[in-house]
Formats: sequence, C-alpha cells, structure tokens
Amino acid sequence: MPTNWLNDTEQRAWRSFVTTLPDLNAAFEADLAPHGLTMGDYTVLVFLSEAPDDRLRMCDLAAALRLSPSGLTRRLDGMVKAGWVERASCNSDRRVAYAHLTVSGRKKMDVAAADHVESVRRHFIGPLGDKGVQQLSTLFLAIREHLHELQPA
Amino acid sequence: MPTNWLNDTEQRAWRSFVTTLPDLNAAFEADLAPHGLTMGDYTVLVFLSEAPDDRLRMCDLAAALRLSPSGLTRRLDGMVKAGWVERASCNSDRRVAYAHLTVSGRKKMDVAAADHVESVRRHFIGPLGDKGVQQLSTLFLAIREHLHELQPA
DNA sequence: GGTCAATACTTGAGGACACAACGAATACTA
DNA sequence: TAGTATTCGTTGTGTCCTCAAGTATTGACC
Repeated sequence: MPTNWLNDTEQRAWRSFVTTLPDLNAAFEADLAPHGLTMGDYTVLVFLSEAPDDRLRMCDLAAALRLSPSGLTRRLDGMVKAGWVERASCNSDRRVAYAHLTVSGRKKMDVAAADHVESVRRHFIGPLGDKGVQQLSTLFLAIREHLHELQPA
Repeated sequence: MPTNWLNDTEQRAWRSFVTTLPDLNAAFEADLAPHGLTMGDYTVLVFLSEAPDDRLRMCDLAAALRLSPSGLTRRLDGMVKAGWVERASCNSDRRVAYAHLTVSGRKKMDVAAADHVESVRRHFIGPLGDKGVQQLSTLFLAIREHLHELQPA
C-alpha cells in the first residue's frame, strides 16, 4: 500500500465519480435515442449550429469533438446520409471541407434539444440543486484549467 | 427557445462538465498506457482484486463494468492471453464461468495502481482541493441516487 | 520557380463494443 | 418427473472508433 494512497474521503469522491459517470451517460443516450440520435451526433449538431454560417472545417470540428479525422469523416458520412449535414468545399483553400448544417439538421436539433435539455435538467441539474450547480461548475473549471496547463493544445 | 432552457449558471456548469470529461479521461488513459493497460482492463483487475477469492462470475463482472456479456467475453480473451486472468468453472452451477485474477494479474495491478493513484491525485484530487473533494463526493452521490431511483437495477 | 515539408481529408485494416441467436445447464410448475 | 421458461456464456454480424498510409493542396525556403 503506497504511502500516498487515497484516504477515505478521497476514495469516496473518486468512486462516486467513476461509478456514476457510465450510468449518467447511459441516461442521456437513452433519452436521445427516440430521436434517432446518439450523443455524438447531437454534439455535432450543437457545434455546427453555434458556428458562424452553421459550418465548421472538418479539422476544427474533429478537434472540438475529440475525434480523430477519420472518425469524423465516418460520423459525417452517416449524418450526410440522414440529411442533417452536407459537405461544402472552401474557395480559399481547396484542401478543406466544411461540415454545414442543413435546414433539416437544424430542425432535428431543435426538436431533440428540447428533450435533451429536459433530460439534463432531470438527471443532472435537478439532483445537484442550485448550490450544487454552482459548486460543480467551479470544480470542473478547476480540473479543466489544470489539464490545460499541462497540455496547452 | 424553450421556456425551461438552462440559465447562464446552469449552462456554465453543464458545459464545464461535458467538455472536461473527455480530456480528463484521456489523461487517465495516457498515464495507464505505459503499463500496457487501458482503463477498461485496469478496472477489471480492480474488481477482481477486491472480490472474494479474487474471482467473480462473468455476469456479475459484466454488470459491474456496465459491459454486455459478449463485450466481457472478448475483453477477458485478451486479458487471459496476457496472463492476468484465468477462466474457472463453477462446481455448483456449470453454466457459470468465473474470471479469476492470477498472481501475474495481481502484480500487474499493484504496479499500475501506484501510478494510477498518482494520476488520480494529480488530475482530479489536486485541482479540487480538500473542500472540493468533499463537495464533489456529495454531488455525485446525489446524482447517482437519483439515477437509481428511476432504474433500481 | 522548384523542391520539400506541412496540412486537410479520405481510405484500408484492425480493435472494441452491442445486439441477436445459439447451446448448455438450471429452475419452476404442474 | 416431464415440460417449459430462465439464466449463463459464447459466437456471428455490424457499427464506430483508431492508427497508418495515401492523395491533394498549400506554404516555406533557397
């Protein structure tokens, strides 16, 4: 047993964290599934809808999604086939391809977003309470800041 | 825009949560990779090492890991090949197969655990601080309790 | 301007997972 | 105790992801 093992309090925090995450994630997936969307697809729609002109370069989108370039290529294949996204070429740099949100994709997201927000409120915001929401925000910003110090990518 | 959309504080909490998780997870995977282990493999070792007689029924282990039966079968295939786990049959019920931690697997885990605990301390416990650890523990227990109310599985 | 490196995306190959279907063993019930 | 339902684990199939390699375009340097 190393000298710097987690103490009881730390152990409890860590375990509650790692054991809750998979179930929480499953709950969000389940609530989105009736729309024919995964969290991955939904996140693509969100990023595109918030981007200028409803479009992003593939490489920027891949980075935002923490997805490899090839992974994004294939995820977009499916979303293009579904009609939610279209590929567009760039005039100033013919290497880049834009992922562009279609009208159909926008509608899909709007409908799904209503349910998703309700889902987030039910599984996440609600149990935390107002004070908890504030605390959790602070805590995760601290974790993220630490991560980005090491890896300024 | 639905009437019950997230307000700024809620939005900030939710975003800090979902954007931090993938990077945090990647950090743990990266710290474990030099040992030739994924978080998935490591978690198997932890569960087995804490179980009576260093073994668990496949179905119980699969449930604990939130893994499908077939998913566990194939993950164990790799770990058996690596020599960390062995399959054992059950005398009282010949349907069940036990996953049993080998001596080699125990050693593997002990070595990796030292690094992993350090990793958890660095990326998670450290940035949270003592008060944050306490808070986060409470918050995630609340989330988990809510999830288990709906789905008492 | 020509060469060489860097960037953007796609394709091929392989790994990890889920679902469905299966065979084997056990439990329930009449 | 015979018949049926349930449980346990594995295997077949398909999906989604990664890494490595390939093509195309651009930028950097001489």
